[in-house]
Amino acid sequence: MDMNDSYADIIVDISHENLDRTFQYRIPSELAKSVSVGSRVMIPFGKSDRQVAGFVLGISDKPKFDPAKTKDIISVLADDTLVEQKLIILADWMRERYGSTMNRALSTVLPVKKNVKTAVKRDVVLKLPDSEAAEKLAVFEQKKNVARARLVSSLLADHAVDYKLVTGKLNISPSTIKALCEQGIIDVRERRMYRNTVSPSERTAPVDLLPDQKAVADDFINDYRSGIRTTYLLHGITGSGKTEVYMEMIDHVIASGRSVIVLIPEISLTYQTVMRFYRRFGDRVSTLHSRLSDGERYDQFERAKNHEIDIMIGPRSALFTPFDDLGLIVIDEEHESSYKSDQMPKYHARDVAIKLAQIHGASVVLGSATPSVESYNAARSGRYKFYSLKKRAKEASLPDVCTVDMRDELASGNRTVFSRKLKDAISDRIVRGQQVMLFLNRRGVSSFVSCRSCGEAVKCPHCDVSLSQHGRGKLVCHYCGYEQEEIKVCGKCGSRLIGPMGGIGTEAVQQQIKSMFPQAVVLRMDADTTRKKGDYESILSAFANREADILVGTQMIVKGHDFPYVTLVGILAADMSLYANDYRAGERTFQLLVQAAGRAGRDQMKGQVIIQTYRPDHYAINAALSQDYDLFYEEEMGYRTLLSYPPAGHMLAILIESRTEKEGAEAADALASVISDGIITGVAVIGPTTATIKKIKDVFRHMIYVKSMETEKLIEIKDRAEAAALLSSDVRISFDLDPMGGY
DNA sequence: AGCACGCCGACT
DNA sequence: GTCGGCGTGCTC
Repeated sequence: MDMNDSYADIIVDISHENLDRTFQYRIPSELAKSVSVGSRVMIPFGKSDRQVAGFVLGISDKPKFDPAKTKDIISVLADDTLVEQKLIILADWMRERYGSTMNRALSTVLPVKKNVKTAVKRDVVLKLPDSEAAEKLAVFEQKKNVARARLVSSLLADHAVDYKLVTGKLNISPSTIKALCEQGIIDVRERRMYRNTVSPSERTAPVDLLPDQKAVADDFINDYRSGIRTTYLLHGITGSGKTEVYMEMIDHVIASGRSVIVLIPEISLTYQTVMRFYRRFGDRVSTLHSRLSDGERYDQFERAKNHEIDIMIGPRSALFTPFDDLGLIVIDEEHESSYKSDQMPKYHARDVAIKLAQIHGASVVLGSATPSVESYNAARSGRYKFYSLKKRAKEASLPDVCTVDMRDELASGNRTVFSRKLKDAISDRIVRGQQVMLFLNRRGVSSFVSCRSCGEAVKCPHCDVSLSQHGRGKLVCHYCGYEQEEIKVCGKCGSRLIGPMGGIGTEAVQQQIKSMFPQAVVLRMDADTTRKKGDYESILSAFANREADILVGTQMIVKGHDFPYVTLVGILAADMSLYANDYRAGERTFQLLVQAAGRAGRDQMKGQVIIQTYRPDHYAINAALSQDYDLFYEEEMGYRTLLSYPPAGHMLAILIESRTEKEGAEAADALASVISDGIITGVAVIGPTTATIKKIKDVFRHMIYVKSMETEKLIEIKDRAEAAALLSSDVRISFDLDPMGGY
């Protein structure tokens, strides 16, 4: 307790709301040298001084707590803290910006921590045969041991129950579990899973860049060499060879002795993409993907930490690769919505990458054929440096794009989903032995089933959405996976006039194509046909090998492979995504159409794109027709400016979830008044309202939207809401800054 | 998360 | 009375 004592603010490595704060510990003088921000340490915790791991988040020489009660740090676990320190700074920034607990932010950023504890899934299982367990149950019931009886009876019904479920939903305290364990009635078991990574192959020399590709790479390299670190936006049309440019930049950065992270959307993280990098950079490259087990992921991170690799390729989570000398972060297809996390903290990889680069003194290169409005705006305003590639690399010309007004088709008696023009074009390609891609943004057979007498649609019992009809009349909920058999009679009015309505899905398109062109081989790719692991790859490679003439699919067919024999792309209902009620609907539609069009005629043969729509005059469709990004941007930015949507202004979406509708509504009201109370100027609160989808998986959803020109003010609002939260244990709130989709 | 403490019902 | 299970609160 002398004046020279120093103290560490430590967050305990136990993921629990009540423990989401720092505890102050004394640093014993013999550890003074090895304890720093980012250190992992062992500390005595709780009344029994059990030893737990913790992270040092801060160091000071002033006690904030009664020094007499302050305990000492026991030991330092690892002293490789340089990387962790940077990542902790990043986690703290994420917590502040996106709103989440520090524990959660830390575990998204430091997966090491996840490995230590939460990686293992625990199950509670019955150790005795059913008959004996039933006897025990009878004894407990007779003795009125309600908790024990509750646990044993649910174990008799369901042999293995998740540990979290036992302590949560069944409300069994750990002491009860422990007691039953000691009596040999139950057991706590741990689960695990494993999987493999790709192995490297022989290397190839870099290809020569085309003049405009080279100009971009050279300019970047020049900047880098003269110490300029900034964010770049590379706008390159499909087929302009962006990847070659990235590789040239990467080559220079790793030659200068620093590391590189390359982010790509999970969906385009195919074997082919990864192999291109392996062939160029050999075994100095590693990849991450969602199928990797925690152990394997940890190994890849260890390799990065030990400087065994220079380049990490992966989806948004690859951002947290523990390189301590990052020089460059590349984000390919930067407009992709998969860069936004849908879990707390709901961070955007683009923003986090820029922050991380700032911490490291690194640069960021964003690349896309259809940049996000945000990034393009930043480039226009000079915050990002702008590059553009306007030519296709392989001498391929741009496809012919046209629209077909489906209202005219209807007027002239064509009730199918195929316009006459598209139908003719398809049969032409089949005759010539060329391939066709048909794109429709809807799974299933029809969108929903409704009653023609009373108008009632058949809904999911767990979610506030209509069920979609799939093959043989089966009704499926696309939110929770609920399935039920076909309905013959309306549940509300009893009418038999009930049937499919409102357009068709991919499955129905496939059937109709088959009956229209019996000689054609038709493949379908959507969430239903890509359930298993290799499905996605095998469908795409079958199509690439010309084993089929036509590929019907949802937006997942738009990315990934090159199909040199595809000369026709048909977009069946271009405007469907325009009806989504969020402010990005126009942007998404434009991006989708341009990306889809980019699939046509990637080699020598001229491509054709037919866009079917009911709104040929809509600016997003018009701009896609002329493949004119600037035209789209001007219109879109005008609309966003008018309504102060991002990037013209900023927006915070607050989601309030509760199992009971009333509690959720009350919490939302209370929260709205807390936020509006003594309102900060320049902030507009909208709501509360029920979310567009009022209920998902039996959880009710309410929304509050807050708009402001300044992000800082929204963060202030978020802090207030956080402080006021936890009105009822059943109510959960989450924040989303500048949301990507609707709620 | 996991431990101790204190309350409350059941039984010698 | 006391014994033991169960929920609650706290952890530097």
